Amino acid sequence: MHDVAARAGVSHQTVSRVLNDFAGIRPETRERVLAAIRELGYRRNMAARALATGRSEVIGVIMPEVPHFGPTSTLYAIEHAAKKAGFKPLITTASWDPESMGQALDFLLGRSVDALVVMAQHPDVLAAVEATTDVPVLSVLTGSPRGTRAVAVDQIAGTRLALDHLYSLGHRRFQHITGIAGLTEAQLRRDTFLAFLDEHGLEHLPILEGDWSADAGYRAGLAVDEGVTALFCANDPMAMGAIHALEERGLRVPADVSVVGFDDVPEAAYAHPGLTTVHQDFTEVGLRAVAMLMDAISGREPAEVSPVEPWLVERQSTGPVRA
Amino acid sequence: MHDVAARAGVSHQTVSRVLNDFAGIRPETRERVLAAIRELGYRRNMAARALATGRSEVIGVIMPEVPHFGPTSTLYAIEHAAKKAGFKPLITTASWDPESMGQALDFLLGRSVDALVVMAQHPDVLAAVEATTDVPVLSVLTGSPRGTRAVAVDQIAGTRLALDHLYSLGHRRFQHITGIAGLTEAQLRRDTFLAFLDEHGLEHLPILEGDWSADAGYRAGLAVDEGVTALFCANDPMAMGAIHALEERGLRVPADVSVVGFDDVPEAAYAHPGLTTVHQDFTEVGLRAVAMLMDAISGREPAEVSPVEPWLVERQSTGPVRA
DNA sequence: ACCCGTCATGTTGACGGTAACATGGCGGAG
DNA sequence: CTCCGCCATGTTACCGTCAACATGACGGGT
Repeated sequence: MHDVAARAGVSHQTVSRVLNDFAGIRPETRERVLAAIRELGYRRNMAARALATGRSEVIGVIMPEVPHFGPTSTLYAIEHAAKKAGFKPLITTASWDPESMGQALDFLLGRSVDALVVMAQHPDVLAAVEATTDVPVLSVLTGSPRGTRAVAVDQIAGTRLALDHLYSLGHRRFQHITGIAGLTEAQLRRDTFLAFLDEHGLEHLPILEGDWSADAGYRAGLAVDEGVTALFCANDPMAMGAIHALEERGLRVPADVSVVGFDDVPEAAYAHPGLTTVHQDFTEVGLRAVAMLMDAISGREPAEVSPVEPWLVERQSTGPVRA
Repeated sequence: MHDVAARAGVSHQTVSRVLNDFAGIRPETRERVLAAIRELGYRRNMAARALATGRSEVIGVIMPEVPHFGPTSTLYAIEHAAKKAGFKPLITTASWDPESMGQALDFLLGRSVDALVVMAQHPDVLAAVEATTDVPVLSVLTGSPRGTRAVAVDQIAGTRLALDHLYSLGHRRFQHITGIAGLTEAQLRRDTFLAFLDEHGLEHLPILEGDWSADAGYRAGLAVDEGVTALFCANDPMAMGAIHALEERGLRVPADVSVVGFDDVPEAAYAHPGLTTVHQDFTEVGLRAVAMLMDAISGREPAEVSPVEPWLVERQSTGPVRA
């Protein structure tokens, strides 16, 4: 910056002012400075800037350690939305145990990130994070805002869309393949499933424990009970795995068993049969998340949070229960 | 840090030495400093550290703008490998036009990243990037090392695995659905496909242009020529879309048409029929990429590059050509 | 007893910006 | 004509850390 100033015949402070779009710079001076910057290929050092201002234009993102569709899509959505605001994500992964989370936090906060996005797959983490720092913290993918700053797709509504759809097709024997036990979204889908059964006085068959993977879905599909006609899977890959297993067992989808997934991954439309699923709009999640963070960073009170509404996509994997 | 020093009754420099694991600190002093750090919840400011040292322990990653399986998997692999070395990825997306790439570079280099990973989907970008900076630059997902620092799965070998497999099953009428035109990997798969046809004296049917998406695969599947028995798709989602389309047209897979994908996404095993595909080991790509960067950052001459070898996963979507 | 090297630690000055305050020139009002 | 105030720009200090050099205590060789 010193060199630029010398070349333009001004002080380094004037260069700084030009760079920061300060008012009250003579156009001619600004031109000279800009020319010098161009000629020298100067790029301002954000470390110094961050040191002086305490802001970094970086958003820390704590992701789960496994690249599933939801977190990944959300990350991309956040990246795109943040980019427009001049921010970039600094990514780190962490599981939800305190040590891993602590390391992630140390790293990100040490870099003076301006805000934090936590893909809070576990209910406890958010409070822990908020206690550690005073930068704005936003939780994403929790399934329910719960008072704190959060953006999420409404998991309860999504689950009910799936189950109501199956119920209205006449199904009465339901089974559920869960996501990873303990993760917020998996828990919400499971709880809602159980509540739904009770509300309609339906029989509780064993819960099939999954882990989001197509492999787990396949194994669970092999274990689906006789007589089940409606299978609600906590995500699409597990649904695909389960359908594969059911067909290996000679059960046809949807003639014998109707299957619903969750997420609406791009391949769902071309699964065989086309997968009925609950669409989650992660792009919208990313947009709202960044909007809230920008508000928080600039000290504005963030607008009211409302969960992102999912919708049901009906395809060929569900049909009326056999007469 | 000043406060820590005061509390421990030492100078700030001693604190710095403890933090940086300097030799020649009396154990008792070190203990006192560490205690003070703990009590004050002190965290060292990386902006200042970066300013003073010129290093940031951050690796800049330039990703393509669309979250496809390959780049995403590689990102996760890099994140995990880099974490072990104490580095984290700073992500930005860019298309391959010079302006977008320039902005991404300005951002990352301004943050004094210690190294750069470019998911160089286009052959020109790497040279452009390298000309801009003197931090180590590594290109990933190019398909071919081409002399510069690069880590990639061998696309030519992978494509040949797929085509040899089909050929050995007796297929002689091939068609290909491409990835996004111009991207390195798509181009390499396409070029290799065309070369393969020529080597075996096979007829050139129209190339079906895709864009990696299952949707494009579906549309291309509708356009597959009559009499084609072997369809090579540039990735798995397109293969799934294409199979869906073929079956809608009354063509059975693999009885009428054998289909091979590329990537081996987790769902491929549970597609219907199970998708024969070329497995790419992105974890290995990430590991090698980080290993090379760590070498380059610490000034060691990086070890010899060798492309990561893909392998063929045979499932049910391919079979012998009908008699 | 003296000198000198070594070890543990302290002191000072960058690193590259920004913020707050200081300065000088210029135009308009009295 | 003089004074004041504002506008454009310059000066100085500081952000938190590391690197280089400075210091002082201690101990061993002569």
